[in-house]
Amino acid sequence: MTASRVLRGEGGYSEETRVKVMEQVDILGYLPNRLATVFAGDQSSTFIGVSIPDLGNEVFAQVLEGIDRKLGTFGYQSVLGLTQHTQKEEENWIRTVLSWQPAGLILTGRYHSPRATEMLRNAGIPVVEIWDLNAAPLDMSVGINHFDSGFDMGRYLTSLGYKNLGYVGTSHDTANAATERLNGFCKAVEGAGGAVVKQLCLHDTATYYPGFYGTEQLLGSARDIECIFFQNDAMAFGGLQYCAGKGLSVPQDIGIAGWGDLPIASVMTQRLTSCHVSHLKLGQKAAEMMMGRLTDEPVPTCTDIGFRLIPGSTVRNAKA
Amino acid sequence: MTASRVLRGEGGYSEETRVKVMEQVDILGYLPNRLATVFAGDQSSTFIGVSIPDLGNEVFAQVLEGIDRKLGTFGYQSVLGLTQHTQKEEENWIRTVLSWQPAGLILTGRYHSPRATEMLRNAGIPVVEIWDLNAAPLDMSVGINHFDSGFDMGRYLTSLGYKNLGYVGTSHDTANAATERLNGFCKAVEGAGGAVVKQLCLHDTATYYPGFYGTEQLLGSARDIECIFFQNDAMAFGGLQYCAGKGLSVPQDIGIAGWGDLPIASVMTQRLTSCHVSHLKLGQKAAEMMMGRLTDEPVPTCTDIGFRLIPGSTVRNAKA
DNA sequence: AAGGCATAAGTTACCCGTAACGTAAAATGG
DNA sequence: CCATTTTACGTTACGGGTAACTTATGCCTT
Repeated sequence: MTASRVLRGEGGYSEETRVKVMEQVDILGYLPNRLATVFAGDQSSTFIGVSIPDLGNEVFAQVLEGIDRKLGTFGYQSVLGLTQHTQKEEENWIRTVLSWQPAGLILTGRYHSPRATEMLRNAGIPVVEIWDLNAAPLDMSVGINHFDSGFDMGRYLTSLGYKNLGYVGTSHDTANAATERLNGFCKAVEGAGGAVVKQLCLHDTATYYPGFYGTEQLLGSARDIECIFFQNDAMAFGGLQYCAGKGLSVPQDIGIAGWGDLPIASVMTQRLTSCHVSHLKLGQKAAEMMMGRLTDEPVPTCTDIGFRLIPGSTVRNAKA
Repeated sequence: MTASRVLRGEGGYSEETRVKVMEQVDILGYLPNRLATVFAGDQSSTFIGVSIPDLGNEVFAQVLEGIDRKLGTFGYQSVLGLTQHTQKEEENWIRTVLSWQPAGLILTGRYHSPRATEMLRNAGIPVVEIWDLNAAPLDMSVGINHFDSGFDMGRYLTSLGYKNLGYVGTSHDTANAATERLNGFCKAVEGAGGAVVKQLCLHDTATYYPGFYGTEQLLGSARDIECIFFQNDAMAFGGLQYCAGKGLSVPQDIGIAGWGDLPIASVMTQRLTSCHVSHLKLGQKAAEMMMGRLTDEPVPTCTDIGFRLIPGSTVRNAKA
């Protein structure tokens, strides 16, 4: 008991005793068992469960980095869960991670299985849903309005005179954010009298290759496409490479727009038209909201991190 | 106690009792507290601490993905630690994560602080050191020989006739792998009668921007450089963009070589000269070795995952 | 019907750190 | 110098799950 007091610096011991305890700590290489503390219910753990669809997507890697760095400054740890974009994986992971008594959970996306939702409610711990902005979150939410970002891109591209637009993306069970962007995009384009031809590479991950082959397929079936909006920048790069390989000049022969504004996009000589989202900041904000809740500070239930359209030079000039 | 038996399917209960227990589990939304099990020492946890320098580097994100996916198939979870390439951060993280009684640890790099090493030895749990191949690991190791990969690149580039070579990289306390590649590179180049001019962007992360500006600085101070070897592909892309912006043709005016073979490198029209390492496989192998040790299977202490030089088209042709 | 033996279910103790409470000695006060 | 307070340290109990052990019940055997 006295040793416990010394180790927690709680006071109520003499300097002489403190030294003796610390000596033994050194000799024994003693490390406290935090499991016992949490188990006894004296305090909550410093685990935060963090579910991320996949890390192959640079964007999510950055979100995770933002989360873990910020949590780290508070002495908290991320327990990772890669859900592969499926609710079933997410549900299983939630069940497992909850049995470890985490202090809170940060989940990507707003759609969860009914059982998952029930477990989350029963757990009685803070939950932050990130990525999709969610006006009615389980607990807290931080993200952007994907529909709006797709809409803005559609409005921008049609304002440049494009009428025949293409979309290249993948489709997962819960890739709802991308689907919402597509919906917003279509609404804007159709509202401006244009049309969108969609090319979905199902069961693929949203990276370079599907961008490359998706573009090939799209242009093979619809030759009059003037400009393509991709699910994300990685796919857009794949599309750019396809065009370069086929001798198609961008933006003279075809326009290319991505989404997410990867770091590499800003260093390329030809600036990729995209939509910037501060992924690192999103992650940090999620961690901050979590920590705010855990320290009983007032926390907004819903935070819009915002986005910014990047005109770039891979679509035709506004004056054209 | 009977409930415990039912939940573990241990046997020694009647069907009637089983049904009654499961009913109550449903009604109460009961989730077992795994903390208690581990705490009691009846079994070890299913946590594996995983330390990664940073996730901004796509390469490490892939390693982590490989680790977590594989661990997931065994019902284990990753507890993440981003060490920012510093031993001090790693040491602090190790101390914290050990207090949570993990089943094992996977650490990036072979150099740890003395205290960290001591804690790792005392912990008595499996440890896999990844990234650098380590013939004398604390416990187990999986990675590649970075010196050799740098050496091979140096030999390849000099075999093409390059004499005046440049290197652009960053330098962190523990970016030892990159330093070893550089050492191997220099040895090969100097052995072939060439010379290497180094440009280190200290205190920067090894991404596009430093690659861009590092190239600018290097070429500003040493105009006769024929070919530049970069710390990694991301920096090489930055260098490529610098060259494109300055009207320097690659490989006619200058050669560019990266390291790591990012996915995007293989879809570019101009194939980046690089060195391929299967990062996902590295992560999976690390997780497999960990699981093998935890299930008392015989596990090799040291696994070389290998690398493959990618000639690419950003350096002059062998016939030139 | 008594003895032997599965099977089902209950009881006790333990894991480790700490809250709550107890106690002895030293310090303080009038 | 005795009463009161403070300081330093000790004791007990608890948390949830489970190993090890005990008890109760029903079944079969001879």
